[in-house]
Amino acid sequence: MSAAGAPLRIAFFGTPAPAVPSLQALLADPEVTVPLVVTNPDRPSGRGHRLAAPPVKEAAVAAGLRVRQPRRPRELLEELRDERLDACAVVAYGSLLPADVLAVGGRGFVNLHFSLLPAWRGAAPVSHTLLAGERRTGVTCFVLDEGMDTGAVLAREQTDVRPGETAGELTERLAVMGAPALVDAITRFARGELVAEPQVGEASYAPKLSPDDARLDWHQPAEGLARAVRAFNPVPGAHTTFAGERLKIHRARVVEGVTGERAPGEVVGLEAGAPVVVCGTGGLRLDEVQPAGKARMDGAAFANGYRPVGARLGEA
RNA sequence: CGCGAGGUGGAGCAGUUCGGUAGCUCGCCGGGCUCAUAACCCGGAGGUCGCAGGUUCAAAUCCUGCCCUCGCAA
Repeated sequence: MSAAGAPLRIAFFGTPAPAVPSLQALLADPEVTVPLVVTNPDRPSGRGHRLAAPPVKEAAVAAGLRVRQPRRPRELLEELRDERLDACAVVAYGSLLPADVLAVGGRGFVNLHFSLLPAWRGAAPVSHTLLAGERRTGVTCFVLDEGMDTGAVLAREQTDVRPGETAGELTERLAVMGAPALVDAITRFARGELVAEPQVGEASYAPKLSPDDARLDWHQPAEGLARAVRAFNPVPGAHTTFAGERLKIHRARVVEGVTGERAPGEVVGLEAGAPVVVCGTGGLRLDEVQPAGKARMDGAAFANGYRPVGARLGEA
């Protein structure tokens, strides 16, 4: 299946961990060579100003690849042109690529996106998929244009959302699932064997989520809150307050038999040792939580040490 | 030098302000009770109180240094 003699020259653009499987899949393909990896600059991160390298940089350095970390992609215009690329692969790069950059990527920039476009265009497709309670999702390979995830589609792959699956788990699954799909799509596209088709259907949007969005409103129905807990796991983490301190909720499930007459947010008792919270409708059992300054712990351990029964969450 | 919380039997916490007998809710082991239970009763094991040094008749508690974990912010 080796059409031309020389391998395809494909630059890789990506930054966080979910981009790594795609990079490695490209490297594993004997018909592809990756002369350049572009990733976001190291940034101060975590406690105390430590400079952290993006996961894609770590992987690229480990593979002995040339890495560029421009403040703005445009700074690489000349370099990209000089590489005489066949195509570029983009997975969660983290910065918008302007038209003049898109023009120097060979046949085009192929993006792997973690939703079934045109659903959930934007920065946080997986979290929005879970928040919306969708049962089917997948990945889409498409050719970047100047819009936000509006380009023509090369390939897509679908999967069911698993019961109880968190955003972190689903993201990793899509990253692994999408990697071979991307390699297949971009290599065929670069050879002119695959034609992109315009997106069809109604678009929806998945803007970046902030910690504020992850604060639980106990007046909401338990089902929605359970979805939110999954959608915000592991980051930024669904949270409420307990005794004036932040309480993150990593895992929770809807429980039956919790009826009205109680104030939303009140911890009415324990089930299997874990705290049960009254919601707008129904109840939520907190299976894994994390008080501010502490390591995460299961709900029963929290109940043992903190005695939350009778307290009202989300106040103060 | 970004702000902050914490390290106490296997888990989660209290005790530290004001030095003086290791406490609570669980778990574990053994026994009892019940048709039955993540129920109840009785008994038991398990801790150099993160590490090192200092003060003191006496340190989980006060002083100094170090190690580790985590929340916020970016």
